Amino acid sequence: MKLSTKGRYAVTAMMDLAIHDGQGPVTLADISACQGISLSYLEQIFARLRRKGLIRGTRGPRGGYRLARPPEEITIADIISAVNEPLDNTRCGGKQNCQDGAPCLTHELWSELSRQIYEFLDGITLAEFAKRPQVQEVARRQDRLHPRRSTLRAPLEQPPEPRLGESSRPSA
Amino acid sequence: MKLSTKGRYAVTAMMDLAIHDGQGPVTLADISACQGISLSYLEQIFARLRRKGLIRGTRGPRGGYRLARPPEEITIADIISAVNEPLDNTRCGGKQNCQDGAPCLTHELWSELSRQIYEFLDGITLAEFAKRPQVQEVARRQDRLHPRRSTLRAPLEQPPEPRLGESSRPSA
DNA sequence: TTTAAGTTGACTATTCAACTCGGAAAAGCA
DNA sequence: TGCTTTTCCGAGTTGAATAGTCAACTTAAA
Repeated sequence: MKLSTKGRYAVTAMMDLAIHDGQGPVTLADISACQGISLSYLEQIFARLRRKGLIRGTRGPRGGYRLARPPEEITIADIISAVNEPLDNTRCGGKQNCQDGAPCLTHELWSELSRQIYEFLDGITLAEFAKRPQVQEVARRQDRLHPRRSTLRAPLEQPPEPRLGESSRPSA
Repeated sequence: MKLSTKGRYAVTAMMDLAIHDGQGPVTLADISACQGISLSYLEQIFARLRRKGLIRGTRGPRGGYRLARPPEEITIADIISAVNEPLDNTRCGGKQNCQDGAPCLTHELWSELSRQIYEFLDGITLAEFAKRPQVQEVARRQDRLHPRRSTLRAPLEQPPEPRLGESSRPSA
């Protein structure tokens, strides 16, 4: 469980998807503008997320990305371990050969810490986190500053006009 | 609370000091040989530990380093934050200006994670960790492989000068 | 058939962690 | 008085990882 900006970007972008879940695909261009992440870098990150089956992409006009599973079933740990190849804190990679083929003095400490971090991040799902008041507030502010293209409507504002292929959507 | 090999080395070296606590100063050369850490790198790390008041150095022959406080009063978090300049996981450094002067979507998540890690590492003292059976076993093996110079005696042979703030030691 | 998107891979700049080197200052010892 | 052992200090080196760019290609909707 390595912690880098790549992982942070991935989680932020996935949060964006989760917030707009059920409102049609979200383009990387939107996420880039809204979350302040370079578009090309996002492409790199989303390629990995796609390979791990966390998201589904739709090509062509009105395309974009959406979550491949309901946000209740995606944890933060899922996302981070999808974009970073598995690297842990023990530097021997779980093997106990940190020092001359034997575990080092502090081996136990680092593996416990790794477990601790993983369990924390694995205990938080996208859905759960998106519900928090602070997050909702940030999301509202972002929506004001960076309104999405017209396909994305709040379910209240424009209930009708179902696009083909997107018939009756589950109302969040 | 950044996690790097420098922090790991620091903790390992401090564990070495804790294990030989009360047996006279330990030289960096010994730690280097025993723990497999480059001597020059150790010097760099110990400079920081010293500046933060975690250890005291004695120069000259029969010199070396010893803990500045009893190992019950030094936590792992103390050590790691001594060697790494304070860098947290939020990339805005606690300030909530990750994005255009406002907190980013996932700000809350990263600060919570930082707190979580810190509390875990702050809940473990050198003394406590040194007592664990696995650690003791590694320590015994290391002592067999890398016997220390003759200045280091078992506490029975040479009851050394008591460190300030440490009266009669609890017998493990 | 045009065009808006995703997809891919190669490439690059910069930073940073990890480690080295050379020497100076202190302190014990003979 | 030197000699040795040790800590102390600052600057330099290196290699890898991070963060990001660029250009070309594919796919699919309009």
